[in-house]
Amino acid sequence: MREMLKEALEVFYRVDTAETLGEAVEWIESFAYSAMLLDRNLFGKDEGMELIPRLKKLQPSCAVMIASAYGGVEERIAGLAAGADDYLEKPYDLRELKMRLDGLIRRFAPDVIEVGSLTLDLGNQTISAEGKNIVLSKKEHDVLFFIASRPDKIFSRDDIANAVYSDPSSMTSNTIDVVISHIRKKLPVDIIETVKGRGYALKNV
Amino acid sequence: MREMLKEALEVFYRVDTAETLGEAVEWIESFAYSAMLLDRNLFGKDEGMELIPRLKKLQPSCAVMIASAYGGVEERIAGLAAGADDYLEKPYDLRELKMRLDGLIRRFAPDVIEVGSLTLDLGNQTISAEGKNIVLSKKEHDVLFFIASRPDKIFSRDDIANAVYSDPSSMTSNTIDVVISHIRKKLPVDIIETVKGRGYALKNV
DNA sequence: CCGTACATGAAAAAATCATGAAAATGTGAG
DNA sequence: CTCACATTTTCATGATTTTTTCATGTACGG
Repeated sequence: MREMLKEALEVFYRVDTAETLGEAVEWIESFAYSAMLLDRNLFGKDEGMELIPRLKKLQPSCAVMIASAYGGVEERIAGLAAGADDYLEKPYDLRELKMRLDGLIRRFAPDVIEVGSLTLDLGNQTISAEGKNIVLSKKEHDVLFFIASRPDKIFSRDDIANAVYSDPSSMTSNTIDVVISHIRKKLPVDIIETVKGRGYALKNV
Repeated sequence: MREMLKEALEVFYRVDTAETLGEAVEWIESFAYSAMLLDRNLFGKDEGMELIPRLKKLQPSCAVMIASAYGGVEERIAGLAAGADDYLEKPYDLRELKMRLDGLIRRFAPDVIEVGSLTLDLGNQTISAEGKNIVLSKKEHDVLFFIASRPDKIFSRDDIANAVYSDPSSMTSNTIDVVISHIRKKLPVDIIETVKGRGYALKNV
């Protein structure tokens, strides 16, 4: 079941799954997530719930959705009391799950990223520093906001090309590098980190 | 109840909720809102009402809607007397709430935009500069006021076409560009900003 | 040090945009 | 209905900006 779900969701999200409570804890201590989907019937009924405050402490901007077969009011209340943000009754439709997840993620996504004096507003898709707006060209903009969409992740040049270019296969030169260089030249602080051999990532503060 | 409402409204608006009067005060001192929905039965019957003048002083263009279970005439009068702009009787339908909120927000939205000597009156849909009225043709007018409807947003040519043309798919040429050019020619100041690669936006001051 | 990966200036190529002018369409008076 | 005039759309052009390539210099890890 977990593997099926993972496979289905992986079309839209980057997904990690945990088989045990300990594994889950390891994940949330290692990566920044947008959302956690927690089956109330896993890990024992209430032990699993302990994950929620733990996650929320580490990652306040991560949303928590609980799925459970027993859809009584008490269940729902218990979930929300434990800190969940949404509640889904099994059996559920995959499309419904995706819609609800998207909604949750949208609501919880921190929509500004600040690095030094620089502010990226992911909602309005604008960049500013010390009150002044900064304008990038389209490609520069797309690349920067793609990298910023997952501040934790390291993106390979291929990742970036696939996201930003309609025909990534036709990219022969070091275009991405140059675009990065241009972005850096236009921003007052270097917000992009080069990870030699792996790609680029957003500098975490 | 509050959480449910928040969740429902969050599909359409950005929502903050307050559990206590103090929390509410904190919110309205920190952010600019379009509307406040106030349950008459919260915070004690009349203490809550004190919020209204306080809000109105800080944010005159913020609308206030009161919801209450006891729908007597006196209640309604008391609410309006306290400075509320609309009154909603519980139980209410969510769709009704949204419609009424939208109406309120529209009524209270500051409806003039001034850029330099130019004034756009969104309510009356008129344009003037230095006392003189400026008349645009229909398409020009539609395009300009569509862009002005969201002064912060960048509109792609597709956005504009979809909003202004009945059959946007049949648009093959650079019609939007030309209309923009015409608008610029008729206005004394260039109020429209070109965002290369992305579209057009209203110039912010 | 050495080799590879990265950064960047500069030139070339491509895309985007503004606008004049012409063609098509709509409008209203006589 | 017809003509004159205004509006809307298309198209061609040139100016400008963006994007890409390429060559070369620099930093980094081993």
